[in-house]
This record gives sequence, structure tokens and C-alpha cells, in this order.
Amino acid sequence: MSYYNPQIIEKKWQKIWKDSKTYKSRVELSKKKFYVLEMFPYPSGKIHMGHLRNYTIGDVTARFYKLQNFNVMHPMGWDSFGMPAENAAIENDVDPKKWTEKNIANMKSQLMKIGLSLDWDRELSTCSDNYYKHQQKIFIDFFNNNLVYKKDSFVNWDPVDKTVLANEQVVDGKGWRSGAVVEKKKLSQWFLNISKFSDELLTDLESLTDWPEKVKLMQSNWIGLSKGAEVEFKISGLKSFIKVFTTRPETIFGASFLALSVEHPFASNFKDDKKFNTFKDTCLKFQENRKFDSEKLGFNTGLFAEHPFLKNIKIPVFFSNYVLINYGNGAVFGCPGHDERDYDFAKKYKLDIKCIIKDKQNELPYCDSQENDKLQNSSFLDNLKLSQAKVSIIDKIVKDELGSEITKFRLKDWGVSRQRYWGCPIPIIYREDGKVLPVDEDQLPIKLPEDTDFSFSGNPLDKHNDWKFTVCPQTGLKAIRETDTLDTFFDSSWYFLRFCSSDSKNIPFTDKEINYWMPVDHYIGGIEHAILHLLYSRFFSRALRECGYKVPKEPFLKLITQGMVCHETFKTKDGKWVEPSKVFFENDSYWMKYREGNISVTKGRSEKMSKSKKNVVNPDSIISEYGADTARLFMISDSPPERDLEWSIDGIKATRKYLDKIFAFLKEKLRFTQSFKNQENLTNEEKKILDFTNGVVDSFTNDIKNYRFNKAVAKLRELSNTLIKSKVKRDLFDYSWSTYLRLIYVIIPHFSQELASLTGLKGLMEDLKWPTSNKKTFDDGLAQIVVQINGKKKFLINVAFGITKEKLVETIKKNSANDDINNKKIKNIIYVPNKLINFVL
RNA sequence: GCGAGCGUGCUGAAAUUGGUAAACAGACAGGACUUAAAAUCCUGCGGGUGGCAACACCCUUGUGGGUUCAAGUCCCACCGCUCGCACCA
Repeated sequence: MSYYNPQIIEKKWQKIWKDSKTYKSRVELSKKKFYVLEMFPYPSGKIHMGHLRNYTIGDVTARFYKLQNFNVMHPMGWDSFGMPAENAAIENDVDPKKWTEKNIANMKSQLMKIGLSLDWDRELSTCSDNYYKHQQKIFIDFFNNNLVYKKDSFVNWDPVDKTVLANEQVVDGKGWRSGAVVEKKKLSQWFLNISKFSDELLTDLESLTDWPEKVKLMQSNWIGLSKGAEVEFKISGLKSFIKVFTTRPETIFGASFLALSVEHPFASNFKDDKKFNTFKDTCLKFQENRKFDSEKLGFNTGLFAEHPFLKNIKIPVFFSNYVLINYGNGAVFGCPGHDERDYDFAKKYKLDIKCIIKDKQNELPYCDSQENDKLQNSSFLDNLKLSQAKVSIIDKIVKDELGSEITKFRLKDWGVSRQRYWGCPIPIIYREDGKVLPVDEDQLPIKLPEDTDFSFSGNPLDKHNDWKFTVCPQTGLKAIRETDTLDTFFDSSWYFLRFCSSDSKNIPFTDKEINYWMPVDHYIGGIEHAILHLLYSRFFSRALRECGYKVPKEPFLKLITQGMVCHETFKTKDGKWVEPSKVFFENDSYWMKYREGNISVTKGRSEKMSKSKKNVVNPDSIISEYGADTARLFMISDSPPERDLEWSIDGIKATRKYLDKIFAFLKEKLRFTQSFKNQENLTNEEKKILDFTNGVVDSFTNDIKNYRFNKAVAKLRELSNTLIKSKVKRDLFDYSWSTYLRLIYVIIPHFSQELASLTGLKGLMEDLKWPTSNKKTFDDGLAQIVVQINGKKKFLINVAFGITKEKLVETIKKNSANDDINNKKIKNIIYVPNKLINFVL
């Protein structure tokens, strides 16, 4: 009979924690704060393994720092606007709000069962007007500070979701959620002025010393700085100038054509040209579906541009598909000698290919230049090194007022308009006199209407006349509400601030609370948010500061990006995925039961759990069958957090077995204690056990601090293995096992608390704080030394600690069974004190 | 194409940052208990050679080279995998 019954004890302790508000957090100025945050979930209705892993990692952290005497805040909320709710409304005729609330209730009860040390009093939900009224205020602040603006623009239109996508939400030309091929559509959109902070967002990455390098690099690439110059080319016979951006202005004497994007403003000169319009359509299609190097297309305008420095040189002007409107100026000068793309283009259209770098005539296109390369055929730049030439050409460009030195960023402003119902309404009205005005703050929140018809395609708000038509309260003039809603990334860009003041009624958050709790000390979530969510949040902090809010520039001090939860996959011969639980192994191959017989299946690689690959395991059923503590312990013992975790039901079973064993053993034998006083008269074995226990306290503490949870667990298992086998006196037994329980508490709190309570602890483990080690209590005066010959380990020897090299060599020679040391000539002896000695023969 | 990271037993991994490779687990195999199975416990588990045996010796961190008394760890080249960006001017 198993003594260990997680179903009962987990419920019991969860109730006690809840009733006694154990995890409630308040500002306490006298205590050091610690803000632990896991990325809040979208309430899909069910938690998945990724959640379980994420929140377990966060919970171990939160409990650990709490016991280390920090004032810990560990909140949870819901990223609850977004398309699944609206899709449910369209498909199943349910109210998005009710649908969402039901999902939240469901997921919350699942989260409760994990036993997380969350402060539920701070719970927030982005779709509640209690949250989004503050968000609307923030939007208005942004509006009044020129951080948001409206512009007509071609947008990425997702024909399946019928909405606009941000550039970042387009992956390989397809919608990030729907997977549909994205189309271009012109709409008037709200944009956040994130590019205003490009420079800052980039350089401040350096200050994020506790972020993974990988994430910083991804952000840095995304912001995409390039330094160069803008140069103007005059079009012969016209008054027009074409401004060109280049990172290699020193190659300007190699220019033999101009290439413009078909979306460049200059194209308006050809808007009635049928041939051009056909060409433009072709180019846009090419650009949308590009995979690798597509063919370069050219449209010769018949016009020529004047070279800024060579008055008698005229170069042809083309439109081409290889020049993109959304980078630089949408126009380049072609330098085919030293740029592969320009080279391809020039070859195709038989344009001049000039070599302007010395001795490279036979290596064209010569693109990656060397430090010592010098220029030729370049007028006043001849014989200069490229780096020198760059400086002098920029000087000249500036002096002659032909252009300027300039830095460009890849980062574009963030389009936040969504033609959707289930999002935060944008608090703007369009008055009949043409004015675009923010809603008065005393009218906030602008709530979503609840009687909405979802039977049309497109945006339901746009069709909801009662809601849409309004009047301006100041003037009484008729007005129309903005019917677009905000991108949900807007919602998640400041929720961590709101957690600090979740009950603040009139303002989003208070200075006092922000000042105390922010920044988030440890932020834990998936690597998939490395760019978007984190970059937007960093932008929000800066934008809010411009509006007068006192928030830190960088919201997240330390970032932990957890890996995915993976599971094996199986496929039938005709390529259908098969649930791993249906597969069995027999006669050296894998089979699945199918009607009467078995069919053979092949094992694929382990992949991220996903419905489509049928390799999902539901954490809720694992928790009800094996217990939350088993699930928690398994989630962190196999792999370090940032790496992918391989799901294994055998691992779960074995973890449960281990807990069963320890529970039954300790329940009978342990008397819980916090101290061990009687240190005299210990046997050598007992001394070792005591030292080992203390050593584990240190290593475990360090491993948890460094997010090496798997090592922390290994060390604890080593301790329990040792303790089970050894016979030590009662006091020491109690002390070592109690220490074990106090450490493992942060991982499996119900288990540990229950055992401690059963064996004598009155009260909560929470109140005991973290165990301290007494460092090395005993010293047997010996050092174990590795004896090597030519760098290879031969044997170990125990000698007095601190022994000199000479004494050690003497001892080894006297006792050594290895003839080589005594007989062969020793060339050299390397001695690492108290550790290792190497005889070089 | 550019950038980053990784490569250790059958598997997940560890190795105090240049000093005993494989800690801790999982799978598997053998044994004990049992009429039997499950559960539980014990043992083995990188490869090779020799030995009845306890054991001894040798090899082993993707491949090849280098630095060093000493390399999984540092350097160079190659192979393979993963991720990010990609006609970015």
C-alpha cells in the first residue's frame, strides 16, 4: 500500500495556502523585493506542457527567493483578447466574452492544481474593461505626445483571418497564425512610433547583462542598424532628384545605373503607362513569393541621371524588383563591379561594369573588400584605402550639399490597427468636421458592445451602428468611432506594470508601487517572444516615460528563455501522424493496433508537442493521475530550463516511484528538525554525511540561483541515495533528511510540507527560511590526489592535506605499485597542490 | 548567402571553466521474493584485449590536425544538426 497520496495532500495544502494568503504580496519598503514573472498565457481553455514547464520553473524561482527572505511578487493574468475567441463566436455563435471567461475559469482551476505560489489577488485579464480603460488612457497619452499617428499604407492583409498583420507577424510571406498567403491592401492605419527609439533600443541592449546573448543578437538584427550616406542624383531634363541610400558611398564612381523600387514615389510619373503597371504587378508578385535568388527584372525608364561627381557621365534609370520600398530610400545606385545583385542586373541588361578596386579586374564582382584594398578609376579617391575613401567621399558629399551621412534602421513603425471585434477599442472619434480626436478621459472606458452580430465577414464593430455613430460631447457635432481595435501585443506590452498596482482605480499604476516592484527581476518565457513581445515592451517603457510616467527604461532585468517540450513522433507509411501512446514495439519495429491487425509505423524525430503531429500530452491528466509534485519534479530534473525537454511517461512513472519510496521511508522514520547540535562523538562515516549534507545545501543553492535545476535535483538524489544506505545516529539522520526536505520544498512543496508536518513540524515550511550550511564542518586532514603518468590517470592516493611536492613524490615512490615511477627516468613532475600530480616520463 | 549556437553511452544529461570523462536519471538485461504476474529490492550497463576469477592493461567526447606536463573544454580545417535573418543597398 502506498502511503503517498498526492491527490489528497496537494488539495489540502493548496487550500491552506489559499486560506492563509501565504503568497499575497505587499509593498514593504524595509524588505528587498523580488518580482518573478512568467509570460502570461492566452486563455485557450486548457493548459499545455509548455505552460506547466514555464510555471514550474517560475515557481521554483519564486519560492526559492521567498525563502531567501526576499519580498516576492509572483502574479498571474490572462492575455485574453485575440482571434480564437472571435473565431469561436463566428463558428459556434458564442459570445467571445463568455467564451473567454469560461476558458479562464477552466485554466485557472488547472493552474491551481499545480500548486503555484501565485498571488491571485493581482490577477488581471486584458479583455476586462478594468484593464483596457487604462490602456485607452495610455493610447491617448501616446496620441498627445506624437507617439501614435495615422497613415495610409499598404498593409499585410491576411485573407483568412481578414485582418492586418504587422511585418513581424508575417512569416515567409504567410500569416503567423493562419498560414495564409498574405496580400497587400491599402488602409488607413494607426502606427506607434517605435522607430523613434531605434537607436536607444539598440544601444541599451548592452545594459541587459542578464539577458541571453542570443536574444539580444536577435533584437539587434531586427532593429538592423546600417551606417552610410544619402546621395542625390539629378534626373536629366527633369527637375526631379532621386535620393539614394548606400552603405558604401566610396564605390560611387563605380555606379553605372540607378535602380528604383516599383513602389518608389518616382513611379507616379509612369502611373498611366500600361507596360509599367504590368511590370509593377509582376515585381510585387515576385517580391511576395521570393524564396532564394529570384530573377532580376528591369524596366528601363529611358531617363538618365547625372553622376554627382562626373558631370559628363549619365547613367540609365531603371525600376527593378530587387529594390525594396521598405528599406533605405527604395532606390539604389548600381555598382555592378562590387555588388552581386547589381552585377546580375548589369549583366542581364548589358550595362557598364566598372572595376574601381585595384587589381581586382579579374575577380568581379568583388564584394567583400580587404583592409588594404585601394581605389582606382575614382577621381579624387584614387589610391585611397576604402576606409579612408569613405571618410573623404562623405566629407565631399556634405560639403557639396549632395547629401548627408546617415544611419538607417530596418525597424519600422508598429502598425497596431486590427479590423477585429475582440480587442481593445481605440479611443478615437472622427468628427463630421474632419477632426480626429481622442475620446475625453472621463468617458473611458470605451467598452465593446455586447450585442454584436458575427454573421458577416469583416469587422463587426464597423457594422454596429449604435456603437459606431456618436456625437462629440464638446460640440454636439456628429462623429464616428474608430472601429479598429488594438493589436494584442499592445495589451501585453505593459501588463507587468499593471501587476504592480492591479487594484489602482483611476490610474494605470502608482509611482510608489512601480518604484518598489519594477523592474521585473526574473522574466521567464518562451524563446518565440525573443523579438516581438520583448521589443514592444522595451519600447513601451520608453514611450511611457515620454508621457511622464515614472517607469524604468528596461522592464526586465533577467530573462530566462525556456526550451520547448518535445515528444517522439510516429507516422504510418502513408504519412499520417500517430499518437505515441498507441504505438508499441515488437520484433525490432514499431506497430500500431488497427482494427484486427497491426500496421507498421515509423518513428520520426522528437518534435515540439503539437496537435498536428498528434504528440501532445495533456498535463492536467498527468497531474490528476500522478500528482502535481511528480509532474513538477519531472519537468525540471531532466534538462536545464533553456534547453528542449524530452517528455517521457517512463520518466513520470519513475519520478512518482521515487517520491513513493521517500515518502514511505520518511513517514516512518523521520523526526523533523531544523538543527543538529550534538556534533561530538561522530564516526568517520557520520562526519562525512554531515559534511555532505552541508555541501549539498551550498551546491543546491547555487544551482537554483543559476537555473541549473537538473543539477540541483541530481545532487539531492545523491543525498537521498546516500542517506538511505547509511546507518547514522538518530540526530544526524533527522537533521540531514530535514535539510533534504527543506531544499526540495521549492520544487515539490506539497510533498515536502506534508512530510515535515507528519514528522513534527508545526506550521509552514515557508516560515523556516532557507537552510544554511555550516560549510566544511569536519576535516579529516587528508587530501585525495590523482596520480598521473604522462597526463593519464593511474591511481589515487590519500595523503596529509598540504603535503609538499617532495614529500608526495617520496610517498608515491615508496608505496607505488607502478614500476615506471621508480624505474624510468622522470623528465618532469607537475604538482597541483592537494589535487593532482603528473609524472612526465 | 549572412549571423549565432550545438555535436559526450541505447536515451536525457553531468564534468568546479585546462586537471579522475560519463555524476544523477530513463530504457534495457540478469537475479531475489512469488504458483505466476505486478509492485518492491539487489546487480550490471561506452568499447576492446587478456584471465576460471578478483583483476590488469589499452582505447573512447562528430572527423582530422595543432597548442600544452595535461584537451570534452583552447586554436585551425572539415563534416553534420538546430535556430535567427535574408535581394537590407
